[in-house]
Amino acid sequence: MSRSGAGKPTPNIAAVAQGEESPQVSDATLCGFIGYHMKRAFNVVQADLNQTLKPLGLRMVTYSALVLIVDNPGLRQSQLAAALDVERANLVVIVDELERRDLISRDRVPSDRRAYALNPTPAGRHLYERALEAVRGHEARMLNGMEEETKQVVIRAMSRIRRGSEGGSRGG
Amino acid sequence: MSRSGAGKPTPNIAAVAQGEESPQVSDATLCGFIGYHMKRAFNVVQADLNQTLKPLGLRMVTYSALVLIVDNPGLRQSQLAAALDVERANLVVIVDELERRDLISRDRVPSDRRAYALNPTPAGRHLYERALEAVRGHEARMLNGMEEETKQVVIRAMSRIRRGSEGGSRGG
DNA sequence: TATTGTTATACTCTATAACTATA
DNA sequence: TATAGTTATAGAGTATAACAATA
Repeated sequence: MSRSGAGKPTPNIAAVAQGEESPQVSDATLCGFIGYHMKRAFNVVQADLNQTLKPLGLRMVTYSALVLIVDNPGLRQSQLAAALDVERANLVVIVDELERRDLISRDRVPSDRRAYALNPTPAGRHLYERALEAVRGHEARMLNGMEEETKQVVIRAMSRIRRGSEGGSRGG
Repeated sequence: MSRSGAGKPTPNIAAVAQGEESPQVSDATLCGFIGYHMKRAFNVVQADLNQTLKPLGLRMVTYSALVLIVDNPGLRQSQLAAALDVERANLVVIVDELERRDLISRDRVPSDRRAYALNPTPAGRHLYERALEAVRGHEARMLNGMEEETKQVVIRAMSRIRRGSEGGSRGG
């Protein structure tokens, strides 16, 4: 109740002093939470990454899948699903997409005829290289000369938050 | 081509040595990117936050909206949409949800009869307090005794990444 | 003519259940 | 019976176009 108790219906300080847009809203409370900053920052990163990958015909998840398949040739879909933290059911269309573009192949595993081994094609390996280069540029843009030590602190903090959800008292 | 070139179809080292699950997949390349760590960590934070808010009948976005309305009583929907970075169209159902639960009220603005001023009800203010307490607990769980200095470094880094998208050479 | 709130719609992402073929 | 891959589907989240009321 601190908004000048006169009778005149003050039309909101924020609404008055706007020259172009209207971001005169205080998010001070939310700024007290690290999760809020993580979300806002990640939104920016995600948007830029998707723009970066669009010319290559990749999305964030198809890019991640391609990288993991090149780095772990022969892995099975269920392993990839676990690594990407997506449901097996949802991984199917992702792998479909990569296979349709001849970036990877689904190869029957002789020892377990239920499973498919995922392997990159030469085209897949080539796109992998191009995508990595593009994403390196994206990261450089996002970090914009951030000190290496700061980066490492952030990575350690993120890893710690992620690991915290895995139970276990074994320190890393 | 480093997988023991014998004829025997080696069934993938990862697939062999699994005791319980199958996370024997290397994500070393992706780990070189800070964005990857941000995503993985934020997934954990988001999941835990939603679990934290569920008993209060709130989702991340309705919680954020409630906080901004309590902290900025009288703000208009378009301002809230801008602050939350969601489309006005999508904000409608969010505000509907809060209004239906009598946590906020939509009050006609006399000076601009197109707009609604959003104000918290006493119930809204009460839930705000309960939600903040719950989220403080959530953050403490996520950060698990992280040093204050580390937290500040992370927040500054996140802010910098977010701000980087706003153009401008004025350093902060 | 532009803006606020609104409706309708579509597209992506994600989560779940159930099916098939193998084990 | 359990598992790998698949299908279908439903629920969120998000983005766009168009409309009525008002400026």
